[in-house]
Amino acid sequence: MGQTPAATAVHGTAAAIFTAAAEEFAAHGFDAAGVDRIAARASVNKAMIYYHFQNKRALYIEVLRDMFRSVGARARAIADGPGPAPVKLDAWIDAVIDEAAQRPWFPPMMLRELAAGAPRFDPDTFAMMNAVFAAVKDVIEQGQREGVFAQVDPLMTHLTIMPPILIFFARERVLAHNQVDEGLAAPRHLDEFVRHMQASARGMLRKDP
Amino acid sequence: MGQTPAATAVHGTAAAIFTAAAEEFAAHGFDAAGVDRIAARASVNKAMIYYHFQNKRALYIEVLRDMFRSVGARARAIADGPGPAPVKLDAWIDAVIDEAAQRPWFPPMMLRELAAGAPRFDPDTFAMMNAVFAAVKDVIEQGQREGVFAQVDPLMTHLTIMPPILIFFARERVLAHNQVDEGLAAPRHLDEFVRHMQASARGMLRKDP
DNA sequence: GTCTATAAATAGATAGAC
DNA sequence: GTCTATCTATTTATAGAC
Repeated sequence: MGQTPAATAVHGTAAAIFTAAAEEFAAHGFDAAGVDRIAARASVNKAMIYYHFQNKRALYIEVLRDMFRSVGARARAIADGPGPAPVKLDAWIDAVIDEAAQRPWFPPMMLRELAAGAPRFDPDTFAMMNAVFAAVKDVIEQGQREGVFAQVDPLMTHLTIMPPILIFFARERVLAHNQVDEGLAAPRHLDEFVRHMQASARGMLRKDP
Repeated sequence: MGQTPAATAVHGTAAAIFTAAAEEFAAHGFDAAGVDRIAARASVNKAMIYYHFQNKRALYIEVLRDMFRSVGARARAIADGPGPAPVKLDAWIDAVIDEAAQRPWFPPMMLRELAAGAPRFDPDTFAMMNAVFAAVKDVIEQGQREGVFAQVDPLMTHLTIMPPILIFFARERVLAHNQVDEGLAAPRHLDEFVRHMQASARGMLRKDP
């Protein structure tokens, strides 16, 4: 109960509910998500959801924590590992995009949650999210100590790097839902996007010419 | 009917509905927004909403278009006006942040809409949004022709500048809803944020050292 | 323009049989 | 663990009086 691990890799009823809920929450947001639809997506009876999870909200939080756990661990490992700060920053961006690509439901869910003011975040979940930023902060401050990064605000920088990543994945849904011939069109490969974000972050952190 | 102009400046029942709807949509998203709650916020009878607007969706679209109209006009004026590209880029960022600050409901609504894949955007609304990007593209390409900007992809660059602006305003809601002592804390003045985004954009567009 | 009343559908959650 | 049936509340939208 509430023990659902790394999502898709696990089998069983709870895992089926987890994945179905993730997709439903991503598609409709917490308030508009339907427990009936989650049950239908998972091909389980609705009562099973309340057997395996406390309620709709606990299920929702579990889906978000799965991402924070995974990204938090990789971010901490990168920050505490060896290497120059710019390389760590590249690795961090690569890791975040990689984890998000494995959880297509996460970017939409996170965007909606931020839009709502994160009213569903309990203190523990909040701490898991902040642990990710703490690792990035360590990397940026390392680079500043070593004199290779400009004296930017780590928080502002983090809040400038993360949103485009969330939007990038959400954009694929926009292109799927609409017939776009120009403007937002021109699909991109993931590798290309990783390099773009790495270059952008380096540009933001570069010392004045 | 559906004629609601620049929102807050106008008085009357339709304007009250417009503002109430904007706040309700921002707080709950389209699907979870309640027409009953919109009526209550506006202190009007629910039936009045269906008298002044076609339905919930038409009201929703009207709120979004109000922002696109305003930003689109300013972006086009900047792009077509005189001056070097870097100055135009600064002016554009200043304008977007200014317009968003005047419409606190817009960033949450836009984030939710993108998260959902923009399923409510009709072709005309889509065109209004693309007109904003078209102006930015003109500015970036001007800078590239004049040799002051790097050969970045205008679309990718646009999709890297806009999201942090949307998230910045949504973040104020996060801080309001939660007791945050560290991490996402440290509130910022709007001017400071404008300068941060201008510096970040210049960093992204700067030619290799 | 503004109201009451209501239709028709759907929501989250649970009780209790098996 | 899994099911059916159901309770209670709420949803968007409209009909029709004034």
